[in-house]
Amino acid sequence: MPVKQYSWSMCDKLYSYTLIIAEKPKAARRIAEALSNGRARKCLYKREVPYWYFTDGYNYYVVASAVGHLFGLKTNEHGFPVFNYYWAPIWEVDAKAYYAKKYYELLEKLSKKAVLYINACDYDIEGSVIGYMIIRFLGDPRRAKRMKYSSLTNEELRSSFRRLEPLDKPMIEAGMCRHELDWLWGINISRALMRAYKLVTGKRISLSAGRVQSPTLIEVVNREKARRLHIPVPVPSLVVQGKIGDQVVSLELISPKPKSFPEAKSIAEKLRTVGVARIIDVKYKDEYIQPPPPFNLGDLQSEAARIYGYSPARTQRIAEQLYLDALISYPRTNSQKLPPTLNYKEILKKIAGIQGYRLLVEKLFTETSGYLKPRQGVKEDPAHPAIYPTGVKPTKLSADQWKIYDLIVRRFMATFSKPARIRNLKAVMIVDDIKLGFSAKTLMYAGWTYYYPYIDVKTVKLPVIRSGEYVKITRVAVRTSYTPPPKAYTKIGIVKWMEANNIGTEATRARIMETLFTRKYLETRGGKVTVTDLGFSIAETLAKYFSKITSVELTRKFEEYMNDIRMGVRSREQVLDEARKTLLKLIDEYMPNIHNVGVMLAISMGVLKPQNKCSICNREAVDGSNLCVYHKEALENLKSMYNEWRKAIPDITWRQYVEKIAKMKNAGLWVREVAEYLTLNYQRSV
DNA sequence: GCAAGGTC
Repeated sequence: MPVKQYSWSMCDKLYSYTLIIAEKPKAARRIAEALSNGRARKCLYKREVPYWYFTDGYNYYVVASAVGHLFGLKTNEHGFPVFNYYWAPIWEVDAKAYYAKKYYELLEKLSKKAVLYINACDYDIEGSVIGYMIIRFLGDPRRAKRMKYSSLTNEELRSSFRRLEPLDKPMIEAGMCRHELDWLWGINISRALMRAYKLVTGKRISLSAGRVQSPTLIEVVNREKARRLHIPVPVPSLVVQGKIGDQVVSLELISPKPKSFPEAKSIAEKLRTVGVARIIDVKYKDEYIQPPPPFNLGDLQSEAARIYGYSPARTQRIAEQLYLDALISYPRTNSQKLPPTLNYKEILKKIAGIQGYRLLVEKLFTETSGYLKPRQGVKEDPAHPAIYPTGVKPTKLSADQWKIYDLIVRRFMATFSKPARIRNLKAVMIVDDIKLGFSAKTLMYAGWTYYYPYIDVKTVKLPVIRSGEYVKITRVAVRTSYTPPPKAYTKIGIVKWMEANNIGTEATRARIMETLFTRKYLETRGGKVTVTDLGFSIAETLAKYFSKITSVELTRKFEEYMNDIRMGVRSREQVLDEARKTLLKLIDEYMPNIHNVGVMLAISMGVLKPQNKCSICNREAVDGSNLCVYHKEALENLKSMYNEWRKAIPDITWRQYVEKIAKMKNAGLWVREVAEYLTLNYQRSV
């Protein structure tokens, strides 16, 4: 139903009404439509901030919205520890939130004549805080109610409106406490770090620590350390090729797996001598790959990274812009389900009108005979469905935007399509007591991959083979492979780790991860994440003095507190009191060492020379040694792994071993550096 | 200036 728009002055004439406060404009609109049966009138404040009003014949109702948090925590104190803060309008805390001011002004104005306030923000602790702060500062909490709904459907909105509840005080307390705890921990430890640096260098830089960012940093640091300390161990393996039909293919050694090089050589010898393998088992097996569920934000981010190499933050930014242009639904969702009320056919018809999609849509309609049932995933989100295209025609998209939009449209279509069929061929063959394997696969029926063609299985011709046939062995070689180092993190890998450990939220993970890069704790090289010297120093400092903030357990603890507050087991003040005490104690223990921390940070920033320099890098050497902690550990690693090497190569000397490690790309950086250092010293001593 | 959490 078309909605008439009115200017501000129109609604200004109402003199008393119930003010319904939503978390965001889109929700306000849905609420207004549902509660008024589509009869709500839309008004605009300052020509851009929308709100709605309607009447049930007795009373007037005005629906307006926040834009997320309109209030945030602020302090005027500069030092630390800092325990004094207050709630202030968000743009006073964060200059980037200036756009929120006009929403605030409208709510301020509307609040003056409201007789009842309804907090209709999302039903979670943040929503409770968002609505409450508005009512507390602009309205009157004594005349306020809470509307609790878990989806924005007409039925749910109407029934929650019929069953208004009192303000959910415990939930509000829990939400406020979450803000305060994050603030106390984050601001105080961040300042502790910055103070140390300033003390030694006289300079200010932005350093930070937090409940979400710090465990994430530690995770990446630990991985990077393991990589830099990695010592590859030789493992014997066999390269075997055979001729099937007229194709030369790779064969896999199934058994026996050689444990030493002599063993590998004898297996190779046997394969060469016999020269043919007899096929004893052949299986052609069809596998059906179900269509993927529609995108949630995490899946979109990981697919955009896989297919286009986009960082999760970049993908999110693009998706948010597409949402604001009304091209796609709300992207900050965890859901893999599409609402059954959505008119899929209508959307697809509209998509057919967009350049490049007509044939795809026609094929989908033919294939499904118009029976459109999406594949649903298991993940849910109380507030939003999975991401889908709205069907609105894009006008001017950048190349980036087009790629993300295209991914979303194709994924949406794929969701309605049929399973893909993949044929797997697995053959087992024997040479004496040696078992070899051969496998291949081909795409038999494209199904959903026709719409979303990002799988690596191609349509190829599978060889026709039977049991009892012989395969000529064309090549046998003994190869030395080496145990690989742990994989370097990628940006998407970090976000997935955060997701798996349940820290941060859909909306914040990518952003918080990026702050680790803006702080220069992490950097990327060719898409791989590495840790800077500063990153290692921060991780070390946090682990030593503020270890609580380096673990995901702090988030678990917070969750427990929030629950307790909601259940009335603990009060917000009790929780905060405990936090303040803990922080005070930690800071007391930290202060006597602050100079040392400052020195370490200054050295890692390259603005201070260490007194006892590590012979290899610029870090401070450990007392009584000429190496830093990391190179010392690398040296110890080098020593202990020598025995492992001798198991594989019994006659290798220590010096040969060290010289070999120094040249191995597979070896960790610190290990290589130590090995190189030792090698140079040998040469000098000759 | 620092957090994490909302949303344009």
